[in-house]
Amino acid sequence: MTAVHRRSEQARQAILQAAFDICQQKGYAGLTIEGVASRAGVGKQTIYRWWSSKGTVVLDAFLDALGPTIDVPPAGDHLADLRRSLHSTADLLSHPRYGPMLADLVGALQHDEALAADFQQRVYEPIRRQTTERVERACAAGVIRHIDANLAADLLFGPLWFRALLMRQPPSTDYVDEVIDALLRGLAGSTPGAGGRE
Amino acid sequence: MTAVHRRSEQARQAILQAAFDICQQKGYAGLTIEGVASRAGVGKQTIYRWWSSKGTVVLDAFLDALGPTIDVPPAGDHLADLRRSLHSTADLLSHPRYGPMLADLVGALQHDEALAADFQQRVYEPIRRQTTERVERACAAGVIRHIDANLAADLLFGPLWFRALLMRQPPSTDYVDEVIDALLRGLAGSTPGAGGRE
Amino acid sequence: MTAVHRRSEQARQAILQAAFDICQQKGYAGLTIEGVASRAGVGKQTIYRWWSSKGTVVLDAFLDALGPTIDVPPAGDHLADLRRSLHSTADLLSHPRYGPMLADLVGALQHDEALAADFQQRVYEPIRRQTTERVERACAAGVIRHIDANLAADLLFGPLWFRALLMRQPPSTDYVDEVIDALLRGLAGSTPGAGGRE
Amino acid sequence: MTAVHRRSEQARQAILQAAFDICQQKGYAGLTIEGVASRAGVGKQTIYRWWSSKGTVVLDAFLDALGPTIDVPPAGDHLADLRRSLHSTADLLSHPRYGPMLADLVGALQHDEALAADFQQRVYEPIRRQTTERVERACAAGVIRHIDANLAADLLFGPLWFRALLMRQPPSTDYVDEVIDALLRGLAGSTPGAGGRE
DNA sequence: AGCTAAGCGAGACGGTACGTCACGTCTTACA
DNA sequence: TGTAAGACGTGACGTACCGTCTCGCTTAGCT
Repeated sequence: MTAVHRRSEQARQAILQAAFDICQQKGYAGLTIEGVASRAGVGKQTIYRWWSSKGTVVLDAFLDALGPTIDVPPAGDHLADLRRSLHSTADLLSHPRYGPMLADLVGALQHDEALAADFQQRVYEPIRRQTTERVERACAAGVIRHIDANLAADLLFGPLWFRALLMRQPPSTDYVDEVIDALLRGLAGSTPGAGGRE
Repeated sequence: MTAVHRRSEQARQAILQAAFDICQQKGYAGLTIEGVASRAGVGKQTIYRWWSSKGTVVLDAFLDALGPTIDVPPAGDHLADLRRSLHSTADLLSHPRYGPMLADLVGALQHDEALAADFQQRVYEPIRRQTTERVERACAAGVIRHIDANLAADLLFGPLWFRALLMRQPPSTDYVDEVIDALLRGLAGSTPGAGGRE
Repeated sequence: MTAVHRRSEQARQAILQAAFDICQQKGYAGLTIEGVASRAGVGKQTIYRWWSSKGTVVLDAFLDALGPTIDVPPAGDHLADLRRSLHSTADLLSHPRYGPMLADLVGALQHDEALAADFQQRVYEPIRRQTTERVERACAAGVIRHIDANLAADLLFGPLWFRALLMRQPPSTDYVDEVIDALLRGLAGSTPGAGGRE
Repeated sequence: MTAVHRRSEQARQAILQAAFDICQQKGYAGLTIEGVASRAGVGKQTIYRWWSSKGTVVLDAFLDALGPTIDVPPAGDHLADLRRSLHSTADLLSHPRYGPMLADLVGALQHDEALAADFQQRVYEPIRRQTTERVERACAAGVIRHIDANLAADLLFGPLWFRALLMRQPPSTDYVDEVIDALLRGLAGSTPGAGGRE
């Protein structure tokens, strides 16, 4: 009744490890299925059997290696938790090895719907959920003004990814703090009533 | 002294047009030099003679088609000018045809240093410069609080790109206004002195 | 003492039937072990356990289906028996389904020593033996001139296979008779002593 | 108007040479397009561009190497010319290197219509034509009895190919002479009127 | 007006990787 | 222990493009 000769865990790990290594060394574009198969000592078919594209392999490899580090446990102070989440993301983006890999992965997302959905579900949603919860708690505690939690998450994480992907200058620790402080303070100046709407 | 047979303007335009069309129809990944050459009725060599990679062709094609629309002329009110810049970017990212193409292009940036530099110089810098100037003028006018202009630009544009690239939900017009309003207002809540730094 | 689970006759027949069917439909080259296993509803291993190569499977399938028809029972008249043997072979080679299959099989022989030996022993030798015996009896009866029986067999069957394999025009019934008649008559012309030896 | 950068003669020869060498060393079945490309220092596409299958490559390689030897110039005596043609074919079939290769090629013919047609036209027809002409001249000269030239050709060459392909015992020089002598003499015995027709 | 050097279209070339197919071996669960 | 099922490492398939090259043409500017 059940499947027989089940999937080889050894092959799975060898493949993910090889993919991760190659992606670090030669970048996402330099990673080929043949290369992964060869380095993992595995047949190409074994890769195609379980993954639909090189993007999904890399995503799996990424999560297998870094998944645990993405989650930032809470420490009580809502605002501080948020700040630590941002630092964690900034650190990842700034990491000499994982940063470019992650950026590459996001790049690949742009022309691969399936990969994008996978990334959304497995990487982005968890972070998002954690963030919005913390924003909501901070709102409830009166630490930050009432605001749509998703919008707040965009305001917090947007600048980090922006620098990493568009300007290709991964965000430093100080930069994260500057972003948060500026956000808390707000941009509004002394001239009352200004809003610029036309 | 001068070249005997100058570059064919006709070939150049045919190539950029073909590249633009293919990129829209099949995405950046589906665009090949052979495909462009074939559609443009041009020899491959003619492409390789004048462009160093497919990324630069696409970038040129993009700028040739959309360059003018990127620039947003000022209208006097500094804050309104900024707002219109953001709307312009949001509209581009939300455009059914150009949005995905632009996202693809930014995706390709992540593993192509030369393309990244080119993009930086020809697309990003002009927008950046315009933005920071307006921020500075708005600061000087007291419309917005004193802030590093680059940081402000990140805060403004970051969320837009974030939604487009990471969440793959291009920013709507309303969303842009929500971002600006929230930024002006600031996140800080009623509880005084909170900052969350550890 | 005895095996606990003896070879499954059902599987054996399903395999040979599947092999025969596939070979007819897609030719020897289009027959694969996987295809046979799949059509027979059998594990590949079951095939590999009992046959050493696809050639041997096909040979078995061929003999299983056509073996009986190869043997041509004698009817008394030695020459007529020979003639009927030739007709039988010609009919097989001309059969719209089995002819090409047999030709394919002989084709495969050319690069498969084991298969060649098997074919030799199981297909060719029986026919050969039958033929040489009939030739010898015909000699003894004075119906045909004294001649090495193997040579005579070659002279009789050679032209048939030649047309089938080299010219790819399977021998017709009439052709067989023309061959026999010409052989009986001999080629020698009226000019005496001619032999052409150098 | 004409094609530009015409086919590389150097590549063509390297490919045919490589194919010939591999076919001798590893047999027709052991020859792969990849192997030929690799040994010839050539891209696979270059082979696929000019040949439709591995059979046609091998056929070309065969003709390139042995074509000239197939033709047997006449020496005046019609019967002797025929005898020399047979010896030539027998020698080829018996050659330790070319014999198996030729047999393999004929084997491949059995499941490749295009190759069969090519072989027919380029290998078989020339020999056939030569043979039938000589038979006709020998008839006219009265050296051999009047007979359909095609039938005579089958009677002459059939036994040789039969031994090579079916019995896998390439015909020796003596065997050729035995065949010819027996054919000239005829099989008919002393018993008059025998024919065996039913 | 003729010469000549560049740009041009075409497309062959040696390569790399693609995604698929079948090989023959293996492991597992069932009968 | 034989079997159906099917995963595994291997290697070839035929295709798509890569970036380089060579060819024969067209054309512009200089003698």
